[in-house]
Amino acid sequence: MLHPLSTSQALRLWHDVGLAQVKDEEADLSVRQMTILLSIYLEPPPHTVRGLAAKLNVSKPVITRALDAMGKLGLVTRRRDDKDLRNVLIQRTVKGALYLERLGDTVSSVSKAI
Amino acid sequence: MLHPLSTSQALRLWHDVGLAQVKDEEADLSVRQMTILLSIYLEPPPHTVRGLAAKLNVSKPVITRALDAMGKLGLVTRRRDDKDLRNVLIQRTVKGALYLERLGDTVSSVSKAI
DNA sequence: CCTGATTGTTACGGCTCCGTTCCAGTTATC
DNA sequence: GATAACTGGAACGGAGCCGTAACAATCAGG
Repeated sequence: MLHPLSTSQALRLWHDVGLAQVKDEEADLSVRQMTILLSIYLEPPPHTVRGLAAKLNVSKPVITRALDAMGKLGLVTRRRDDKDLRNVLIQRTVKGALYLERLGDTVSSVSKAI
Repeated sequence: MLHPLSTSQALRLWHDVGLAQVKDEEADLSVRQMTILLSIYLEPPPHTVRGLAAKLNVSKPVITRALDAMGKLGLVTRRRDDKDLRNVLIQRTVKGALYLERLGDTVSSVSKAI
């Protein structure tokens, strides 16, 4: 159970985390990409392009291109579905898990200073 | 005083807020732009290009371009400093305040569902 | 004054992401 | 089998942001 944040606490948190990311030059992902990555890692598989596009209310090419970019960074992998060769199953990677764990740690750490 | 977030709570929070932003097709500011905007509104004036660049550890043109973009959206205004005409003072706007208040409400609201 | 430092801005080439449209491959239905 | 429906991806032109290198305007110190 999370203690609810006030509006001003939320803004302070957003500012401090953003500042940490910008200064550390680690924020390579856009908000869209980050949300896609978090969906893949926080929600139960399987994840498909179609499903992610519907969930985020964006077009399929947006998902495809985001997967291209994050795949190039090693944060995500694609594999065809053996059951239905039209589908592409998006899979997690160790690097992606570490990336998000580091993000979570940053947020958690910043929250302790507010 | 803010109750510290765990790593997994932080990731869930980030995901849900990102999802709300992407779905609502809100004005899409980059992480850099958002951090600049938050700095202007959360920290005491005066704000200058030079000062923001130093604080965020980015080059001055990054600040100038971000101010151009956000100024076009009405989130921020610039005015020359009468004391030193080299300086440009960045000022808040009603629209910018409302924009951030809405962001804070989104984060706060999402936090109550975790 | 005049030279040098400081401020913010512009210009350039390059890269990424976007929205739309169209396409190849696979499956379902008859 | 033939046709329609579905999947993910490619192609196109357009827009935004980036880093670097310049620039005009302004101030400070001799």
